[in-house]
Amino acid sequence: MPDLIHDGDSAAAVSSLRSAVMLLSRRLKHQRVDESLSPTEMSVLGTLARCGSATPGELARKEHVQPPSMTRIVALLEAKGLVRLEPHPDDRRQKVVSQTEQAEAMLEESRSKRNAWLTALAEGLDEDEWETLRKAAPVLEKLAHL
Amino acid sequence: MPDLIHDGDSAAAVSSLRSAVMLLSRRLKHQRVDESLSPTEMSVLGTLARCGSATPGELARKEHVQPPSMTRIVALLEAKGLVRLEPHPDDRRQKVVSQTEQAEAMLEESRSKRNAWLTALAEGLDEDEWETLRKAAPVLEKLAHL
DNA sequence: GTAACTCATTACCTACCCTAAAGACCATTC
DNA sequence: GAATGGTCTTTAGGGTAGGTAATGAGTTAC
Repeated sequence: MPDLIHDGDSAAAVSSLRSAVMLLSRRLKHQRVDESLSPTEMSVLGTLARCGSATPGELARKEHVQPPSMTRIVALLEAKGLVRLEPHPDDRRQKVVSQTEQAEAMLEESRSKRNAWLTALAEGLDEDEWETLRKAAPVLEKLAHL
Repeated sequence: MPDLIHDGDSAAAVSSLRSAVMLLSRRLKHQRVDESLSPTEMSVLGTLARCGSATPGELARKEHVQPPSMTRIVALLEAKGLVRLEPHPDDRRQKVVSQTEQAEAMLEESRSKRNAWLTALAEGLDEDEWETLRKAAPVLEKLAHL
């Protein structure tokens, strides 16, 4: 494979990627779909929607967060009725977290709000640029989970 | 223009983009190129490198941060000798922030450290995926600044 | 010359994540 | 079959990065 990493293009790209991601994340924090839900909480709900259910430890690993943080997040989600906690069938140390019907409804609603935000930003990008982003989204996701 | 925004592909893409950006930003926070410099501080130095110099207010707008936050960031950078503060020539309320030679040297050094991080992650992506990211980086940056 | 506005700053507060350590529970080994 | 080591969750405490509200200095418009 060619030296993708040490050429100037890639160095510039990673630098640009880094600052863009940090800046976008700061803006996304304020652009919440639900006032009372932090970005990480949203992300956990998304993971649960994909995986069905998981233990707090699994969730912590998937979200690259420490276990104590996940404990707090799950507790908050439970208090809001978006998540259910059940004892693990095989191991009484663990718990099983799964989303409630209420969470599913909320995720659906959030999708339309996200689109509204996206529409506002869409005016600044042309079709080619959107195409690039659509292709990049899954790669970014993969990168984030590496 | 076709309805890029409301089709299912774009909805899925923005959802994926959102969670990837949030997750990556959490990881980047810990993956510092310099132990003593926060991502936002790095970003401000990058902006200064591009723009030459700016007032705190201008920097706050560019970084999408509130003025008081930028005051604190600039103060930290000044304490580290990476930034210089001078009175504004025309307006005595404002100040002019510019980077020192030390900052330039640090940015150069940070580039090689970033490459080390990149190398570690590179193993998980193939050449096509990197190509996609290289193309997407400037678009993401544009999006972030919209 | 004074009233309204702007820029930077100060003081305080909140949100989110971390580390360290404890508590409960397995699993292996003697 | 107790004990010891390991794993999962939780509790306690701390730190950092950001925000809002209010202040002070300086400018602009009337």
